[in-house]
Amino acid sequence: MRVHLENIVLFKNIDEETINKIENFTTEHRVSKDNIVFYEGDEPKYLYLLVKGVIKLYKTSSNHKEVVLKYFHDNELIGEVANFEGMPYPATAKAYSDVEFLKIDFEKLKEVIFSNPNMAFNIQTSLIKKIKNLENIISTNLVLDSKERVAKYIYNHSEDFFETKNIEIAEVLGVSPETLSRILKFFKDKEIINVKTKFADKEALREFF
Amino acid sequence: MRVHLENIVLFKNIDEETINKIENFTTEHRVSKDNIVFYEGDEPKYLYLLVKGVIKLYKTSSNHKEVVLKYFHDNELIGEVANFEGMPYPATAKAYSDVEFLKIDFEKLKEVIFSNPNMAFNIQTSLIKKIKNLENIISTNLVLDSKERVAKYIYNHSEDFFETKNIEIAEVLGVSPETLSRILKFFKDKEIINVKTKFADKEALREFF
DNA sequence: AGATAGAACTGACCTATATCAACGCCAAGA
DNA sequence: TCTTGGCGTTGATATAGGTCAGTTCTATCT
Repeated sequence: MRVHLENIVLFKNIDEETINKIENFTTEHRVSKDNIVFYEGDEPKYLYLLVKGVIKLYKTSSNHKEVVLKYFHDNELIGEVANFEGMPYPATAKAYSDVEFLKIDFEKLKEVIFSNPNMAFNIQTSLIKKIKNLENIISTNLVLDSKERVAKYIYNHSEDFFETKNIEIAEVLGVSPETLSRILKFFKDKEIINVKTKFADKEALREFF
Repeated sequence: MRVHLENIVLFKNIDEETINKIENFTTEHRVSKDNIVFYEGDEPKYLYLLVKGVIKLYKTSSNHKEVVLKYFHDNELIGEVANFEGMPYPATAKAYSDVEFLKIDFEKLKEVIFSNPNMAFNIQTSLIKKIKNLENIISTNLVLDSKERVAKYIYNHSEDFFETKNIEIAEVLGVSPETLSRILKFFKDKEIINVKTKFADKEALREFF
C-alpha cells in the first residue's frame, strides 16, 4: 500500500499496531475523472476515505435533474451514515477529478473503533467536521440568494477564483451559468472584481452576505 | 433532578457511576413557548439535550428574514458542533413549544467521553443521527419542489397532519401559507386527501416524491 | 493566419413561488 | 346573538432565476 495510513488525519495518534490491523482490511483505489465510485441504492460494506481529489455526491431527481448534494475533498469520510445505519447509499458518488481513496471494511473497522478510544475520538472529530459542513451548506443555500452566494464564493476562493471556469463555479454554486455570468457582470460594473487584473475587493464582497 | 438520565437515549448502557458523575454537572431546564434558549453568537459552554418539546433553530438573514434551519425533537443534541469546535453558536434557538431540556457542562462531559467507550459510542450514534437528519433536509430542500415536499410531509405525518394548523406546516416546510393552501387544494381535487374524513391516500402521495 | 470548439455573454421568454389584498369561515368572548 | 381575530382561500401581481437560442470571444490545432 503506497498511501500510509499514519499520514491521514483519521488515523492521527493511533498506535502502530492498530494501524497495521486496519491496513489489513483497507484497500487503496484510484479512479479517474467522471467514473462512478458508488451508486445510489448500493448496499454499503465499505467506508470510503477520500485521500486526494474531489468526489461529487449527487442525486438524480424524478425529473432527471442532477442535484449536487456535496463535493468531498481530501481527508473526508464518505458513506458513514449508510454504514452505521445499514441503509443503502442515498446518493451517487462520482469522481469529479482523478481521485485516490481508501475502502475500509466497515464491520471490521467497527470492532477497532469500539476497542480504541483514540480511534473513537478521531471518528467523532470527523463526524463533527461533517456536521459543520452540512450546516454550512444548509445555511448558505437556504439563507443566501444567488448574488450573495456568488459574493461569498469569490470571497472564500479569491486565490483560485480567476483560474476556475465559470461553468464549474456555477455547478458548485447550484446556479445556471447564465445567471452566474449576469451576476459577475454586476460585480464587474461596480468594479468589485476585475478579471483582467485579477482583482477582487474582498471588503466590498463581504457586504453582500 | 426529575428527569432521569438513564431513560435518555444518549445515556443508554452507561453504568450508574458514570451517570451519577454526569448528573453532577447537568442541570434541568423548562422554558415556555417562544422564549429563547440561546442566541446566535453566544459562546458555547453547555451541550443542550432536548428532552421534551420542539426547539426551533433559525438564523436572521441580512434582510431581516428569519430562516429556519431545523426543528429539534426529543432526544436530540443541540450545539455539539459549536462546543466541539469552540466557536460561537451559529444560530438562535427558540422554544417552539413548551420545552424541557438539559444543559450539560461540555468540558466536563468531554472528559467522561474520553474515558468511557460506551459514552463515546452513544455520542457517535447521536452524531450520525444528526448527519442523517441534515442530509435529509438538504436532499428534501434541494431536490424536491413545493408540491413534492408537501406530499412527503403528509406521507410522513399522516397521523397528525389533519390536526396541525396549516400555517405551522407551511413554516416547517418553508413555503408560504398561500402556496400550501393551493397545493392542498390540488390534492383535494384529485381526491388524494380529504379533510372531512381525514383520509390520505398514501400510495398516491408516494408517487409525488 | 484560418478553422474549430468550448466558454462566456446577452436578450427574450417561462415558471415556481412569494407577496399583497380582499374576503369568507368559524370559534371564543362579550 | 353580535363581535372579533385568527385562519384559510382566492385572485392578481411581482420577482428570482431557469431555459432557450443566438452571438461573440478565446484558445488551441492545423
